[in-house]
Amino acid sequence: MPDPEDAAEQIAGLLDGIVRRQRRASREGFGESVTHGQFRVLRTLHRADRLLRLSELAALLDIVPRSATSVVDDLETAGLVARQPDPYDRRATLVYLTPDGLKILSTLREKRRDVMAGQLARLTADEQQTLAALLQRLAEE
Amino acid sequence: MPDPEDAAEQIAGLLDGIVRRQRRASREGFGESVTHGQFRVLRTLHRADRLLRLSELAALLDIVPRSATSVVDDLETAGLVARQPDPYDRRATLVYLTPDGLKILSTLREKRRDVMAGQLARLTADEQQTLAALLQRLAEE
DNA sequence: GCTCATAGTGAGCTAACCTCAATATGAGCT
DNA sequence: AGCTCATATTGAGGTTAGCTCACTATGAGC
Repeated sequence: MPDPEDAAEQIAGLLDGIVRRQRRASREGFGESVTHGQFRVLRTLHRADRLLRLSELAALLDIVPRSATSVVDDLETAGLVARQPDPYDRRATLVYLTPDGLKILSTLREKRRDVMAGQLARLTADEQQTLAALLQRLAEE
Repeated sequence: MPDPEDAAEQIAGLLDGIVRRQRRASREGFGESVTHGQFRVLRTLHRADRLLRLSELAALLDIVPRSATSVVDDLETAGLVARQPDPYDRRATLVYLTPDGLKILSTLREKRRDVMAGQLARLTADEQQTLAALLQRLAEE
């Protein structure tokens, strides 16, 4: 192997590969129901636990507002989220989880856990903690 | 925040977010030159340090052969890789890095390092080691 | 009332995958 | 040699998850 990669490159490659596999696995696990992007919206709405403006949602998802519009469109068609006008600002729309959306979210969470279980089982609970803490720091702004 | 996520879900979310940001940053850093997918090909060819069949390349990249064909097409047009028939099997094509490809690869590696440097600087060298080791185990088949 | 900023969306693009079917070639058997 | 089956690559076409640019409606400051 020609000149060895440094730590940065190695870590970047590992992260990339792991996420790639997780994505594929959850795509298979989720099946027809919901895409990864849609799942992210459901999860974010649930975590926020309140009505979110489209632009807020986009910010939390770390995508541009226009992209959020599209995902929400699809979820709304599927009946998993709903829109309602913001009473304080008629330019804005608020988005929230419907009961159906909430229900689906929890089944998806289980599937996602299953997907990760295989990989994650290779680490002890302690190691998982360590990993989570390190990743947390990487993820900070 | 409603019912807390478990470790699996938390780790999955963190990984996803980190990779998302890295992707965007490298896209900006790479600019017009080369996409992330193309970079993966260059890196893989370099690591292999020998001519690879398209199907071998695809396996290393963890994508289907058809997808590898397309990335190689683009790289070949850009003059960064080249194809040549496999002398032992006329069905197969071998792919290799051109000198131009090699040159670009090393500048891209630097950019990628810069991209990661900001995030990774938050961890000590020891922590980076630990992280790399844990990820390595997650990434194993 | 004018001007400027902000919220959402229509139109249209790209990257990075995928599947399915076709073509060419190799390999094993009779 | 001829047949059948497998393997290597690629054409055609689709999906997901983004993106930009420009437009409309509304709010906010002077």
